[in-house]
Amino acid sequence: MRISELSRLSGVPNATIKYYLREGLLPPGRSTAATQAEYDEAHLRRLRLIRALTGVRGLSVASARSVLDAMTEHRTDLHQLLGIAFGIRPPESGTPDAAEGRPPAGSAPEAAALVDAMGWSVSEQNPARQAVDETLRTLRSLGIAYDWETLLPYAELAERTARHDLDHLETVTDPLEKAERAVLLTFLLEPALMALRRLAQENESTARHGGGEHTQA
Amino acid sequence: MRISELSRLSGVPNATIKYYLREGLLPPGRSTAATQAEYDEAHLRRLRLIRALTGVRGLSVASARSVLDAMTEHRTDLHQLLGIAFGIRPPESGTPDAAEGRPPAGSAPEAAALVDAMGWSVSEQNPARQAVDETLRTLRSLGIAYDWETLLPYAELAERTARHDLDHLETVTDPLEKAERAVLLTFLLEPALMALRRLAQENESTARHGGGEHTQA
DNA sequence: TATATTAGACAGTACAACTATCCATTTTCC
DNA sequence: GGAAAATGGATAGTTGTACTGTCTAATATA
Repeated sequence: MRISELSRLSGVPNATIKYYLREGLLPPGRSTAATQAEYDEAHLRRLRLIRALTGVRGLSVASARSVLDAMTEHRTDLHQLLGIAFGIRPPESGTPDAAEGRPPAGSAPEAAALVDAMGWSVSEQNPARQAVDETLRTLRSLGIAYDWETLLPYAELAERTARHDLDHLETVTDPLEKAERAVLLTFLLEPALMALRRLAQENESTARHGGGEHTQA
Repeated sequence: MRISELSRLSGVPNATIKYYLREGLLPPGRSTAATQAEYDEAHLRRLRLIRALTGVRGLSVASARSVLDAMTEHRTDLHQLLGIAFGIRPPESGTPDAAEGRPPAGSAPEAAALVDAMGWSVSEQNPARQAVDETLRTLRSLGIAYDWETLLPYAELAERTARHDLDHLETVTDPLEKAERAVLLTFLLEPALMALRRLAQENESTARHGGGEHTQA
């Protein structure tokens, strides 16, 4: 198919597809002439993936590219793929450190303690460690006494969540598809999980403090 | 204190503080003269809050303002506050619908089924409902057969997470502080919870597929 | 009183994510 | 076979967000 059909099928404007091609998010089509290239199902799928990551999940185009790149390159090593994919976080920090001299593994003593307490086997390089420490630091700077022990019950729940995640992955055999699902479930499920938490919070709030007589905004 | 001291204590540039004042994220100081205003501890705290929400959590300045506004206005009604605060989601959709004619409550049949199955009491207006449905729709458009029943185990875990959240809130009595904590715990904990999930995923992945012989990126 | 600060207004910058225009080709349809 | 439409690739322009810098009149400070 040509670019217009790709655009029609995906709902993504022609110009935007070209932009993704330029940015390397979408691999170029097979050139058949100077002004002609062929795209296939894989391109369409990739395009949908891009829109899911940038739209629903809110990843930046640059982040989406890293994830997608890792996904296609390391489709053999799911474990490594997840390691790479997990490095993606919103705009915030993470990158500026690299320019300072502290390589990839910053110190995250609290996450380390937590990982240890849970008996988890997790790479020192996993950036999620820093995310945990940064959150704790921020909460404390705002006067909320949270430390890694406070997070233990949450870690327990995270462990069960991860088990469900991996359970689902086991139903897939094709390594190519498995890699893709790993990424999709990890990233795309995040907004849903947070949404579930909010729904549960409202329910719990209603249950504890009488929920009958309040105007809802 | 004057603006420079506020800047020094918070680490936020002078010009940026003025920007937040302009945007209404930070309430104006008490004017003592045409070119002089006094700021206090509350301003400093608010400023730290702003940076936490926009930095760690990655909220846009506009979203942070809604959250902060809701927090200060509805400090009496925690329940309502959470309802408002929960409406915040990354750039994506949510707002465009309003201009189309579909008011606040879009249809989210799957979330409704899930809420029902869990026996939860949740407002029809809670935007988290849409988030759930949107995620499910996206996953299915990518060929992953997920529906609300698949999310049930996650909902169960979300319920326990919410219980921990509310447990922590009960330790606070001052309604003003309670409102602030509700917001902080809901929003600022999100990155940490997702980070915990990723750590747990890596651990689970290592446990299932031998985790000895892989190079970590 | 000279020098530094300040509030407030406004213009300018940097970056991300598109969007539009051009042009030299192919295609396609008649 | 030839005119109209579409295409790939390059480049320029737009929009929105989050600042950052400059200016001015008015204090504050030494």
